[in-house]
Amino acid sequence: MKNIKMKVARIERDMKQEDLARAVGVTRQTIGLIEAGKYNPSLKLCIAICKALGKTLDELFWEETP
Amino acid sequence: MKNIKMKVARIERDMKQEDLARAVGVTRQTIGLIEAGKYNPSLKLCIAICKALGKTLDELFWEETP
DNA sequence: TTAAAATGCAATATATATTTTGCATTATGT
DNA sequence: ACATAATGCAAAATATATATTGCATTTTAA
Repeated sequence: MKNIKMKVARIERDMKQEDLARAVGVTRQTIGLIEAGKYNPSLKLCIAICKALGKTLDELFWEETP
Repeated sequence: MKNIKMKVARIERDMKQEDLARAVGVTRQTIGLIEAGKYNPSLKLCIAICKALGKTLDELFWEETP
């Protein structure tokens, strides 16, 4: 399932996929695949993304995978 | 870092590690290692654990890995 | 409408989460 | 104190997240 909330939060901060990737220490492709719902990211990465985007786990990742 | 919140939530529900493991479809060892802070679980598994324990991601996993 | 940037996509390689099995240690109840 | 259940621990095997590279396609801005 696509993670539209994460994409919206990223765009709200005017960040490109590559900006977010650099901010959290992964590749641009990893960010793209998470937004596309094709990856099942690790908790640590989820938390790093949340902090980079000023959101919490519940705000970005809850109910993502029911 | 040990996930004491997860362990407390499990014990509140009077579940053994093996009970929780079966409820979320992983091994007892996986649950033990997550509680011991030696694993970096996947988002899907975190969500499954939350639902099994009646908690949210923020309640069990936030600030776990700063 | 073009050029450049951003994103999508796919194959292979690598790192690491998870499984499996077995045994040691600790907790729990009687 | 004893028996049993629950948990810890460790090695090898497997599954899967992530990296890397390269190119196709879409968006964006001039």
